[in-house]
Amino acid sequence: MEIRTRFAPSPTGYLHLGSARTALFNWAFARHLGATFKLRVEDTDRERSTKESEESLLEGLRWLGLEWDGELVRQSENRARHDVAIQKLLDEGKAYRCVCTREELEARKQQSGGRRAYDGRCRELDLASDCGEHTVRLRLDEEADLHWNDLVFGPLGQEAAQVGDMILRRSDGTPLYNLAVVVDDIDMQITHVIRGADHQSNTSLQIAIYRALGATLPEFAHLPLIVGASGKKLSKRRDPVSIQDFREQGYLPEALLNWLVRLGWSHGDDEIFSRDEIVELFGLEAIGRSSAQADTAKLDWLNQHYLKSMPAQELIEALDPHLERRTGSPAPRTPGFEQLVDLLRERSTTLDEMADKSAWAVTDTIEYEAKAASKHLKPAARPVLAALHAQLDATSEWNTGDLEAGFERVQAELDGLSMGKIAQPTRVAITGTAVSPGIYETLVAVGRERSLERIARALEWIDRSGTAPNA
RNA sequence: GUCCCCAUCGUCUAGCCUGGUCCAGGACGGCGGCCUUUCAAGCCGUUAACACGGGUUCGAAUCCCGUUGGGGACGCCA
Repeated sequence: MEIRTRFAPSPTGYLHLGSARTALFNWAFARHLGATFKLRVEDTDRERSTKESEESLLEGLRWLGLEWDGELVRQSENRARHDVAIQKLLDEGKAYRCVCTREELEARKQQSGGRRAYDGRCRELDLASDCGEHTVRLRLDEEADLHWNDLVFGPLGQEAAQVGDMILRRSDGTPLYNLAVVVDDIDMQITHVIRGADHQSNTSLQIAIYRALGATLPEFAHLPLIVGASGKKLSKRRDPVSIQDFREQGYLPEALLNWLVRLGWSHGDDEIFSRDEIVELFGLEAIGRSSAQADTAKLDWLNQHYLKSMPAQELIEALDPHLERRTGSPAPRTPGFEQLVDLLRERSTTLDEMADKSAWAVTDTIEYEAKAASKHLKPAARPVLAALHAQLDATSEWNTGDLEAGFERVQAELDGLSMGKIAQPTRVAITGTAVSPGIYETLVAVGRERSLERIARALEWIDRSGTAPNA
């Protein structure tokens, strides 16, 4: 039989870390086997489902490169099939109508000490469709075998008595999740259901439905949950969970994928997995059984790793939106800027950070960082910058070699002043900050004219702000 | 409360099934050093774990039981 997996998110929010990993595992499992990976949006909760979140879900998946096969399926469109299934179960006596109200159910539950399984009051009443407002329940055989051999956890399952007769159809006539999922998975010929461990207890109920419908069981694989840095369940308040947010911060999809795939899965001592390697090596048997904390320190490291290995053109393109947000203009397509970006790769963990660090090369209006200016643009730096300006003004070539020679002449001129005393004030003059790539490269990145302008401007600034230079 | 699951360095994990090669390996992080005009990167070094208690065995991180801790599920939500 053709192997098929599916990712079945409900469109009630953004694509979330846990869902993204579930999607990734389904995708990787399918691609590894050359099998089919389907996407089904579980939009039957009309209250909470929105078109916008469906869109952002798809966008997140596409951005991560988790392409699904064939048309997207919306669960709401399968309503007729759900109704047919319920009717069939009713006709065959495998389901029955129940007129117990929520209030009655609640009251009886209290009395019996919180036991959740339905007590079966309407089970043998044989109610017809004219019985008034009613739900439809599955008639579960007490002897039914509700266990399965989980591909990750091994033997799992609950006793039928604990499960009880679950509701398949609400009193308003709409089908419930567990019924809809099973019917859809059967219709879509899903052979491997790979999902979060939070669905583990649903599995027994779903197995009961598969049996009642006379369908073959798929394989089940439950993935240990991802927990936040606090060790607790991922929370929107405490933890970064939205894939969209990671994207906006400038994380690369490759890094996110690599990070996510290692949360619960491993391949010996290997850490770096390209998309292709994930497909090549992924397998359910190497998934662990304990939950994993999402620690972004490792993501940062991975992101820089991918930043470093990205082709320059691609990187600059990816940088555009971040730079635009920061400075109002996209990355200049100049050799100087390209070189700068190359130097910045190893000093940035995200694209956003890279945009921040290269902004001085893009804008014409740099501002001095207060701390940097007060430390390096002191009156004592005036003669240094003045000498440097004179030296560089006389340099027609603007490359690192000639610039270095210029700096050395200034050094000689000023009695062997340490390089730091020259480079730091210059750095602040050029970038506004005390941190940047090598000073010659920095000067090259902004170019001759702008460099001289900025040094002159720093000189003015010192004159204006400092007390009279006393050197 | 009931049911279920899990348990190796701070974190992700290898090892566990098929006990000895493990005074437990890798990676991230941390710390220290080298390099150095700043910040990084790089390189070198270092830190730190088999939750606890009982078994079984010549021998247990590995098998069994219990305890503790953590997590999940208990909806006419998905």
